[in-house]
Amino acid sequence: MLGNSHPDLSLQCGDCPIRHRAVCARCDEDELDQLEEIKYYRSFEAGQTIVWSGDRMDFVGSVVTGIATLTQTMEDGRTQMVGLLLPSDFVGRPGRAMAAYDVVATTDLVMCCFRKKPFEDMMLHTPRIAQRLLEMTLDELDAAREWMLVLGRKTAREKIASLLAIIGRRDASLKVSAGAGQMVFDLPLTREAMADYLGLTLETVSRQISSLKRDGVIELAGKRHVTIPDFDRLLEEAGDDNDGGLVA
Amino acid sequence: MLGNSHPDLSLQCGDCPIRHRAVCARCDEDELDQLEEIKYYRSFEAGQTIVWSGDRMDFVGSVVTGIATLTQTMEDGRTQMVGLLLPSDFVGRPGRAMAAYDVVATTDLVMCCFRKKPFEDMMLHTPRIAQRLLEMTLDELDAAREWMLVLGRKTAREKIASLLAIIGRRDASLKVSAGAGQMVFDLPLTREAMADYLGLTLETVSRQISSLKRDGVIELAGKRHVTIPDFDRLLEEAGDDNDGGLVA
DNA sequence: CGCAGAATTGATACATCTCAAGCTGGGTGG
DNA sequence: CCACCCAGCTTGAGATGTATCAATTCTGCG
Repeated sequence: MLGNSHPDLSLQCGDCPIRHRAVCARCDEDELDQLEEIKYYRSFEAGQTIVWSGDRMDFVGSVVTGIATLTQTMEDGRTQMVGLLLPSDFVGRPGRAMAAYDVVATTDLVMCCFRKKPFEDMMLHTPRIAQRLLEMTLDELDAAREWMLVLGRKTAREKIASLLAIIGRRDASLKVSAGAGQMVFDLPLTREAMADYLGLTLETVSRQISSLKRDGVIELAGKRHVTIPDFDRLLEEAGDDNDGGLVA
Repeated sequence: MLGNSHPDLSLQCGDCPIRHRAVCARCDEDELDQLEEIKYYRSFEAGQTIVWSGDRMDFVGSVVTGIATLTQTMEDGRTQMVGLLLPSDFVGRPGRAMAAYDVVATTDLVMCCFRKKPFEDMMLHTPRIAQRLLEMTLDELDAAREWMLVLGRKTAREKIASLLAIIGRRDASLKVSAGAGQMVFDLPLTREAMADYLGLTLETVSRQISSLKRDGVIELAGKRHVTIPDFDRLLEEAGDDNDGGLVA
């Protein structure tokens, strides 16, 4: 089963679907050529662990297609998801030898990896990469802080609504047609993964989803296919006043 | 009351107490001279708001002395602290016009401010500043993610222990003598501020502190002066296995 | 001295967890 | 093709941790 279907693994940067959003977004042709030298693609199946916390990491890279999670685990097994990695998101930390979190593919996934040492060297000579990475890291920090509010102060129902809003918004931003109509998407997470993201149990997640469905805030086809008839209504349920701020 | 006692507000960078830890840590003499051009000091009293969320920000800067908090507030008044700013920590985001959070001084505080536009310009020509800022931002991201685990998965008692461990460790790292003996420090936060950091109510904070005191995990002199007789014991109570990892 | 903000403590309410029992849908082997 | 199976999910009933509401008690300060 290892040879699952996947995109062409010898993709040229110029044709890359995340060319304009990833860490390489600002690079010129010359810099892209340099990156081509040190890059390679790796594909993972849904459920596979990409990196184990504490392991030595000899690469950094970007998610090209698919979705992964960043999770932290306590000795007694309690786990907290600390990040959701979508296409163009960056994995790994320049200057650090060991991985701080588990990275797990929740769908089939393709990563564009750079050998760590050459990438670090290149960062020193290529301000555009360092600048872009700073910008992305600042965005992630904002997202983490927004999530702290969700974890610390929101009710279970608000947490679910917040998660659906985030997934829906991100999903919409990846699609071409940002139609003003209904928002429709597939949940990329199991109930258990949602619980790990929200600091809840999977039973509470299930109950609150049922409740939102009963109240007409969401519609479900199967367990995963979600329709949001009224996005503003969902935002109200999430406890958000405005339409979500500027940060993706 | 505005003219409270404060350090010399015409400090030279070379004599700055955070010279080796702040965003300017890697700058050479020449770069420091440039920074001197665009920098100015501002002092605040305990309780003063330094920045209001949503306000236009025309500066970025570093905390020189004192402690500030970064908080987010929902319409209905629920608040969540999303960061604790200690000396050398950076405030503001290059490239963003509006403040995303409230910044409040919890003690008397001095900030070294840089006018935003000149600072942004300088970042483009001064890789050492951009590199240092990236490094600091990555550290903050790690801290935020560690805090997500605290907020999402720890019990009230573990949350208090985690907070005391963090404050104790940071405090120790600022002192010269990292004596192996007892850890002693003053809490820089009210019970309410601790509650806002931990996603609890102030009553629960108070109860858990009393409980930790009863059980001999901590000793209290007054409401704020804390002694930790056995730091490993505190870490056990926090649910942390190792001695806290490498990140400050 | 006595006030005001901060903190503690108590009694009760309630949201979420825990434990447990079924349900559902898609895949597999007989 | 059907029956079974299993992971993922839903639902229920009761336990529990934390919030809420309400008094007191500290502590520093004018």
